Amino acid sequence: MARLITNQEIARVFYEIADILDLKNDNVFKIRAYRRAGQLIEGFEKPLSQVADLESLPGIGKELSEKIRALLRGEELETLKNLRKEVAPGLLALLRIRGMGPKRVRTLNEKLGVKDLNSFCRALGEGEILNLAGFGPKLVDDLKKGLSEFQEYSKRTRLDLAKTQAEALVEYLKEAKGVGRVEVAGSLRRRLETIGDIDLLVTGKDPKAVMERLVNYPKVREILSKGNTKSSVVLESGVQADVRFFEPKTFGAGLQYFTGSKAHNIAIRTIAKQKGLKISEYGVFRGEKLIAGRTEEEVYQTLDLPYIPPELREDRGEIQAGREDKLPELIGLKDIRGDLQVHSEWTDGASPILEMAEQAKKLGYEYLAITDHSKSQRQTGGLDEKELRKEFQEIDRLNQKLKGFRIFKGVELDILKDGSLDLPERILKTADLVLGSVHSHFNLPKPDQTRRLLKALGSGMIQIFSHPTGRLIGEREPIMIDWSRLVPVLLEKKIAVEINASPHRLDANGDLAKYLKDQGVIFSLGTDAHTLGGLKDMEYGVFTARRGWVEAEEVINTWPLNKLENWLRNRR
DNA sequence: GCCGTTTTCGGCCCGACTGTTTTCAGTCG
Repeated sequence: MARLITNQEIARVFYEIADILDLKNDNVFKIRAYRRAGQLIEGFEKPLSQVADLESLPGIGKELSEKIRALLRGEELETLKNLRKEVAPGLLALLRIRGMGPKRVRTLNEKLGVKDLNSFCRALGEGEILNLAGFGPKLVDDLKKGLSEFQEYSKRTRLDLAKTQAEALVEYLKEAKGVGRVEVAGSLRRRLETIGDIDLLVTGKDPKAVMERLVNYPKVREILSKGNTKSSVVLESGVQADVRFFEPKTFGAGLQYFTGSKAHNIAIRTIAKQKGLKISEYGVFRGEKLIAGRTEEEVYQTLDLPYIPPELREDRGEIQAGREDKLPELIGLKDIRGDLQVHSEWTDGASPILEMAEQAKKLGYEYLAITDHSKSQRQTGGLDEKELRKEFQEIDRLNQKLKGFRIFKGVELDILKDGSLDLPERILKTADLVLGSVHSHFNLPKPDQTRRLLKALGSGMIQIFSHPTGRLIGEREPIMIDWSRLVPVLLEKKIAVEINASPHRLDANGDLAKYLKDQGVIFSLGTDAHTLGGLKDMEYGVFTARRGWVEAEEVINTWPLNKLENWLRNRR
């Protein structure tokens, strides 16, 4: 059977059509219609194959709905096929280069025969380009930079790296003369797992002082633009930071607008329009009159909506939920009472168990699970039955000494290729908790991978299914699982799914967590810490859980010690 | 290509910034 096309892929088709039309200098509104539809589809909460009346979607009319139906049937679009014949395929990549838009691409194509990255690179090196109207030495210089940037940094930045840099810059900007608030916006504020660039919003008395301070930031590698209300710089790390200044009375509107997501804002503006209001980054307007904008709460209020936490602003049902007063009460870092995935020097961790426990205590936790690897993880020094028994004895001894704190005897048990377990049941039954993990054979076909997991999770030995997809952000794709078949087992065996808080993993991610939550699955948050510092990664797990609409009660390590102990015991 | 209580044609978001200009075009978000 042909695989069903995803929303993501449909959106990509529309974006490509829009790009080509752009290069052809076609009607800008037609181009915008394709892009708008792409955005809507990308952020749509369910697969379009399940939408009966496509034309009821805003921005989808007769033409686009027909095209979507064709794509869903697995057909190739005639429109796109024909358009592709009209432009050199290499030209589309040039649009991704900073400083290059459709007009410049077209000019270089027509006048200098540029048709791809290589010929673009050559053209930049030749003097002829300077004879073209609108192309001066400074622009050519900028385009060269844009090109090398494109080649060097087409990757997005991991959340933790971006957050650290953004926070340092926020602190620095707060020292500017007359500055008021400095806030992070954009995908970083929504806690997306990777971010494109850092967006900061500033308010205060003196925009010039803020922008002046920004360009003097020691970690600025390059200044892309500098104005009174907006400046952009590239930091040493290669991440771009955009800083915008807003008057206090429109700061909330600016923050709302630049936090996004695009899909969320489109939905918000649609509601505003229905109410006869106009909403932009400069406020909510009735006619010419500014009626809200100082705070985000104010902006949402004019639309009869409660404040929507940034992590939910993806147009995945949060607006509807807000209207019905059904927004979740999202989990927070303060709800966490312990860490349920931690490694020690017994395997590949850097510190003794006691030090990890003391650090956890300092973080205000009541308990901690030591979950070292099982034996087939040889490169980590995974423990066999005998060694694990010794580790458990050590933990028993430590628990007798520690007051008001509990260390759980855990193990991160390998799920082998055929779904069997890496250690015998007799030792697993002496553990307080068992995490089940896939660390090998990531590329099994979906049916095999699903069968493997059904067997392992069906064994009744596993209480937490840890880093369930095995993905590493930017490095390894998730394993393929038929979740609809796994969910019944998770529910029947009362297995919690881990939201792994390591910023390299964030697994389950927000989307998967939301899906599982809706099916009634519960969660566990673990940092997978291998060092004392690693225990601090819990916040990333909380961010991810929030993106999954998860509430504190649905996470087992927000529970008090005795409740968690009961849950762990009653499952044996 | 979409849309409509100003409705089937004629609108559709636009402000900020830069570079190349001498009043503006192109890009970006």
